[in-house]
Amino acid sequence: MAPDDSSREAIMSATFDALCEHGYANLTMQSIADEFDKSKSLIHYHYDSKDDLLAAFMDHLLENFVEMVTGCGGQDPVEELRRMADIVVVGADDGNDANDFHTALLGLRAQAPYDEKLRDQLARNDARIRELIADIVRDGQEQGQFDESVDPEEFAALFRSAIEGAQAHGVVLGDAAPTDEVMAAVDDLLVDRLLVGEEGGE
Amino acid sequence: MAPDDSSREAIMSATFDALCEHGYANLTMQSIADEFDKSKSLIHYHYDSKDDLLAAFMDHLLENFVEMVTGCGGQDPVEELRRMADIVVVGADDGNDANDFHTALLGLRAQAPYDEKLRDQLARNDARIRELIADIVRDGQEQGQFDESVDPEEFAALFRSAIEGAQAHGVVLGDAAPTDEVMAAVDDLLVDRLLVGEEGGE
DNA sequence: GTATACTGACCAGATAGTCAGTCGGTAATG
DNA sequence: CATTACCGACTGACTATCTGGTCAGTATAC
Repeated sequence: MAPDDSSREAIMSATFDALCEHGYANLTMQSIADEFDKSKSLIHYHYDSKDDLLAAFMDHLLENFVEMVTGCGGQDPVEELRRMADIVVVGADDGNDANDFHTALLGLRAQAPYDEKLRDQLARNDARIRELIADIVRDGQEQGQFDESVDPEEFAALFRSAIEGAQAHGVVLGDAAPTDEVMAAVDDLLVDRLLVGEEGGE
Repeated sequence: MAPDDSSREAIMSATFDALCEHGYANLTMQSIADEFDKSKSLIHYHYDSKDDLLAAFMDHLLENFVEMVTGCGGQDPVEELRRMADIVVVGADDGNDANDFHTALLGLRAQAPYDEKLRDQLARNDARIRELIADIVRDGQEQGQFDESVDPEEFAALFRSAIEGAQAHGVVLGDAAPTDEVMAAVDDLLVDRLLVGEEGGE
């Protein structure tokens, strides 16, 4: 909370922009500096090294991400699941930034196998989200809205794999991604049939 | 099929090893050369540029991948789906290389948003695999083994997102990944309940 | 004055790519 | 058979460029 926090925030934002534009593999200190109106030296003034900067950036990213997902305090379990899927796969109400955001996240994830700190952070985050999903399922079961024979943890693992896989798909394949089809399948097959127990016919 | 194909094959193998060891972001021509007993110059002799090499490597990778997945000519639709999920998520019978292979694939995928050629290739591959899944589902429906009200394309999109999401999870999170849980959920929820129509109780 | 935010010029190391030239084999020539 | 010419595979040394990082110095605020 020092008075120079505005610079640090600007650096985070510039890092985000540079990451979106060039990808993790081609991310340079210069490309980050080019994304804001200060110099490259200033980045080194605030952060000791590139690694240091990226660690800070990760904190920043994941903070935003968790906030985004947990921020939707819906009541109806079905709606909550749908909304979460929508946020993860299609992106929040941020508009077009969402895709860039997911792209940046994917670049970071791909780096995790070579970076233990990053891996731990992502693992913690993952566990948190699965718990969130499982809790929603349990809520729905207690309300008599969901099939009780579905294991909440199992469902959570599947649900999360599906929506994250779809997210990655959207980022990697762009327009060629079958996003609509996946979303329809999540709504129809995962939520309506498995949990609610409706028999959908044609 | 020129007589110098052994060198090109060796370069592909070295690229694979280097990619697994260093990740896409830290992949250099030297690190590739270090993985085999020839010189860095030879790589440039066979491939014009790093981009050229990586394009060729991609062809090579995806060829192997498709071969791996389509190679299992099972008959029973349920078994075919299970086997595909197993290959994609856990890895084939290659032993420990599978995880490295998936790691390399993820690194490549993360690069796709910045590389049109790569994106097209992955998109084609994706469409192929979804067709394969949908065909299996149709087979099962014709044999009266699967619920006919499930849309094959929709199911294929969901199934693929789920198993690819689980694969990415395994690579990114390592031991912390809930791989067993996802596999159980795929078997139980996606295949048994949705397609076969069994009501699994506790 | 002096502490903080900030900059441009600079440096050492790494990186992709080049180039002249070696080496082993093979085909043509006598 | 011996000699020559040639060719593709291959190499080590080199270069231009880029990258992370440093540092001396400027400007502004208190």
